Amino acid sequence: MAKDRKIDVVILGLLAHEDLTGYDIKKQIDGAISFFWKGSFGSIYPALGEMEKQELVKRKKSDKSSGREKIVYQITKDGKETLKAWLNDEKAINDLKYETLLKMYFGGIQDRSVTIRNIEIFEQQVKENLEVLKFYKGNLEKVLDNEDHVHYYLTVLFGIETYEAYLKWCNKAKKIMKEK
Amino acid sequence: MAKDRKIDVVILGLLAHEDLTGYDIKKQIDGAISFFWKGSFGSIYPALGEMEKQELVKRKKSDKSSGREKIVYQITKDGKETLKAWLNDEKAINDLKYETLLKMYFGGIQDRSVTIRNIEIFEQQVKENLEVLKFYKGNLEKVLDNEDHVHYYLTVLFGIETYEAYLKWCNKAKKIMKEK
DNA sequence: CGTCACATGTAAGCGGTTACATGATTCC
DNA sequence: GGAATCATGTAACCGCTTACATGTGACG
Repeated sequence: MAKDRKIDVVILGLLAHEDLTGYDIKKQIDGAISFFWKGSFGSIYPALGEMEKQELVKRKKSDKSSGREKIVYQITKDGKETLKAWLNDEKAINDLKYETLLKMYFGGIQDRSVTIRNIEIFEQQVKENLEVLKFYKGNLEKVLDNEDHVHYYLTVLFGIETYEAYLKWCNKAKKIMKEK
Repeated sequence: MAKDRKIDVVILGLLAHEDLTGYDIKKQIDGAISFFWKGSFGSIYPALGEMEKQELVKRKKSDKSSGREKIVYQITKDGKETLKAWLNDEKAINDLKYETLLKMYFGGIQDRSVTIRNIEIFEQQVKENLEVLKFYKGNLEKVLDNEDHVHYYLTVLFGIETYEAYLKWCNKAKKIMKEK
């Protein structure tokens, strides 16, 4: 597994829960995971190919029930060990790149109305995302008997907690910009 | 300016406040900005070179008071306009990549103690960062008469608000992991 | 006198996205 | 029959980091 390529571990993590095709993996990443990680076909398929060679994943004998080609992947014992080793590794890179904050930081050369506008755009996005997360939360609460779901739940709670903090900040920031 | 290269706008933003060398720019980025954006010498120097060609920045006549080579850059009128156009552009990509959340999401295959450990590591980092941000906050509050500083202040408030939310989440998450 | 901070720059490589190419299947 | 979705894969390109190369100035 490539040293700093995390898509491998995302795929491994998803396959640890259930067998999936590359296409399925992409859909999963575009769901709840997309709030803290992203991935495209252009990275998923090559990664699957490489991990197959390394025997971290393997193809399930394709069920020919439907005629269309469809490669279902399964995690191997080695794959599970790789995943566990990563989970046990204390190093975790948490990286935030917020263009909105850049626009706050450098907003001083413009009229304050521009910054207020940028806060409002951000606020709108956050509100929409918060709705989605609350929907996920409601769904997960029905199935918390499953250990994996409890873990998914943690990330959803994280999202809600931070997005609510964002909203609080939006109000504070707008207030400051409207002062004086 | 390259379409999706944001380092240009970071440099422009910093130069709008004061004239700086490439080295100075790097130091600034490693300060308060590092909480929401990063940049290395390997991207700063080439960007400065290209932007000089495009006349978004220019070299200040080097003061030869000290013998060592030192290129101080200044923003041009075109540079300021580019910066303003970007501030007025409603599109803003806000991207979060948290390996810690990935470890939460996929933590189900391991003992809960592993997830708790990962939460604690995260919590420790957040606490340290929060200290730094509070220090920045204290410093900025003394100089809020400057419009740029008010804008810097907004980003520091954002950091504090979200990091405090992270800490709240850490407690919740640890509690859930210790249940049952 | 050695080490650290200052200072500028280049080259290789990496992880990733975007766009393209291709084709089957499902559903209205 | 046409559109949307399912499904896999490749190639070009991009922004960026890491590591390297080089040298000066300040300080204990």
